[in-house]
Amino acid sequence: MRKRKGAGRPTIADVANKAGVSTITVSRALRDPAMVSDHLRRKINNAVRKLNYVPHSHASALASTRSNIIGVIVPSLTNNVFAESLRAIYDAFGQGAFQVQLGNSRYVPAEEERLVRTFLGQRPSAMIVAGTDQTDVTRQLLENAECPVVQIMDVGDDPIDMIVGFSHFEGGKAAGVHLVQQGYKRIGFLGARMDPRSYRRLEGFKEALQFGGRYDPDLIMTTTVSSSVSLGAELIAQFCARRPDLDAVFCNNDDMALGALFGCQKAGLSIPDDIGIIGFNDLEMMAAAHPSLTSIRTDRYAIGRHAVEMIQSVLSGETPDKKIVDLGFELQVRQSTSRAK
Amino acid sequence: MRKRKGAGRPTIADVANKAGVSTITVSRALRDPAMVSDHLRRKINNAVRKLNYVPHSHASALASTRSNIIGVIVPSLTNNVFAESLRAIYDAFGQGAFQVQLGNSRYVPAEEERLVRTFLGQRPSAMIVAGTDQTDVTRQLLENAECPVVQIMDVGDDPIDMIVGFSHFEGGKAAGVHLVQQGYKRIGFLGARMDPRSYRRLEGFKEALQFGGRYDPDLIMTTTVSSSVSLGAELIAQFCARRPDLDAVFCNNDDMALGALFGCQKAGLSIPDDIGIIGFNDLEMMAAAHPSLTSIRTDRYAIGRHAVEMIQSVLSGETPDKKIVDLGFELQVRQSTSRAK
DNA sequence: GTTTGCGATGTTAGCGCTAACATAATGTTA
DNA sequence: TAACATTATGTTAGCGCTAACATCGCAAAC
Repeated sequence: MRKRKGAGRPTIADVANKAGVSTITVSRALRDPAMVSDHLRRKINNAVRKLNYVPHSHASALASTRSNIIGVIVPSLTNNVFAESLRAIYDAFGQGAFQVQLGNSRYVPAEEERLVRTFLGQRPSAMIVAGTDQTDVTRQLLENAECPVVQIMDVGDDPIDMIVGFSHFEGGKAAGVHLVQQGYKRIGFLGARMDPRSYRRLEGFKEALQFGGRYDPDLIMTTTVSSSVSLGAELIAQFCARRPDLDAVFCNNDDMALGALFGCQKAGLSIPDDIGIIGFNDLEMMAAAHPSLTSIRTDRYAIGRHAVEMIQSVLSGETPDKKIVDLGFELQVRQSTSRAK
Repeated sequence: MRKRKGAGRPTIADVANKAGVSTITVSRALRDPAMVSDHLRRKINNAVRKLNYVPHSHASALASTRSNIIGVIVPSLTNNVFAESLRAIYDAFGQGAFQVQLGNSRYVPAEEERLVRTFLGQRPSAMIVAGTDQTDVTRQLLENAECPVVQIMDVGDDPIDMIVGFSHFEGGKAAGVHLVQQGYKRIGFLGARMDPRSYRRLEGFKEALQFGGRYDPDLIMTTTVSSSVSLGAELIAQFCARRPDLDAVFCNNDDMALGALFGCQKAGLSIPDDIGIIGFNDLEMMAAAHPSLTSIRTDRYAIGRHAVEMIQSVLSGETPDKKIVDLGFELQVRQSTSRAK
């Protein structure tokens, strides 16, 4: 007679035994207390407490052929932009029956593919992935996933399933248009960690400058290094050294913009008169800076919340109104680009 | 004859069938390819690819009575301090066989308790929780968890199991000592989101000031509102208005310190001569700021990495050298407290 | 008093995988 | 050549839970 050991922890059968009922009654009492009479429910709850019983979610997932897991994959944990969307997702799902499972792809598509594979192994109730730049295999895996999939932080005509975000191209364009309108002449781009979204911002920016007759390819400075405030300060110094005539710069994110501000201050340049600065995302600090920093405001929290709403509507059997949601952006003009013309 | 539907996805049996082997051989080929001959392994891999088979991790967890889940609970997703430790944890566990499951307690102990309960339902391989301020019930749950538990971001004599971090009391004290030594006379404390760790910093700070004969309870300004750069700017303005004689301030974190810098600049105060500023954690931006900001440097990434190492050593059957690891901190003196005395 | 309906509870058979043992196929040694 | 390792693969019985059907008790309806 061979026997397997199990984990030694109390099982639903132990609870049923102690309460003098069948296992299914315990199962029901825990999942939907209304299905069980007061009398038994009380006995069961007592037994649960006495045995310190914790339901085994894997067994439950297996038996019910559905897990309560929501898989979320973002490219960075330290980038505040994703943290805000994540917070929205955790706020919305954290309370209820769902478990959020988070993956960090570190901006590496192959890593993302691996994570998608792992996550699908848990037969998640839904998946949320950042961006639209998945590998073909990742896309195919998600298309076959048999669960709602939401891409966030971007928009596009051809989502895997659903998508909510904004147009990085248009955001970059708005930044360019603004700098041209402010009368800046030699307008540069400063971009670190040039991920696909940053490239789209750059494309929109280029278009705006070309239209305004201010495009100069020599004023595009990019690197694949992670963005940071220090890097922004460093690069703007190099940039100004190489092109002392530079009079405005669009940074691909706010960390770089804040760094550019500090770098210019160190060099004795006055913002916005010597150099105008505009960032992207409008993190909270931008308004507080001195001088305050112009940025393209995006609502990352709303994106996360929206993604959750779309998922919940699909999971509850409804058809979502729209599969493609563009939440847009808003130019926040502040001191750093408000010079006397 | 009743039948359950299953999820419709290919199972290990489908793969076995297609490859003409038994299920256990497939199981072995996928878990430890070396256990299976080249010949069969190739056939199995082909079948896996053709069927798009993804192993069902719940079934695996149930059958093997162990899951590959590492539960991690932090109080905030947007606070960069935790993000750094998380990144270390994901870097270390993300590659291998483990899955990180993240929870956000939002600084609410009851929420943390709920999360611990949920996580233990997955029979995790290990748990990592932030801080030492769990409820009694949470503590007890974790003590009975039958898996390694690491508390991070703090130290203490009485860990649930293991702990790695640094002393917030000593950190606060070092900040206080530094300001006294620099010759500042009316030294204040500016604290937002006063969580237990911030209180310990404040206590250390108080002790330093008392010892230096500079303690004035009227110069302690705290709020439970979330910390942010804007809030730092706002509060320092109020603080200076109420106590124009304030000549130095210890902020309970770097966001507040950066905000204080901006607030002072707006008010036309010169840093460090009119007011000295010191932050806590030494986020990357502190060195880049203009003037650069003094802070207490803590190595959050190392804390996360260390926690993972402790767990891995326990999981591989070793006994870790130490159950309590103090990684310390380091005072980073910069321009914001370096005045001509 | 029998029938019908309905809510509460029970019985049974899996969900998809792997531990534990069993066996077949091959090499190794005296 | 027999006895014995050693390795590769298979068989069987669960892991702990819940879907699907079965039954029971009781009240309302006929």
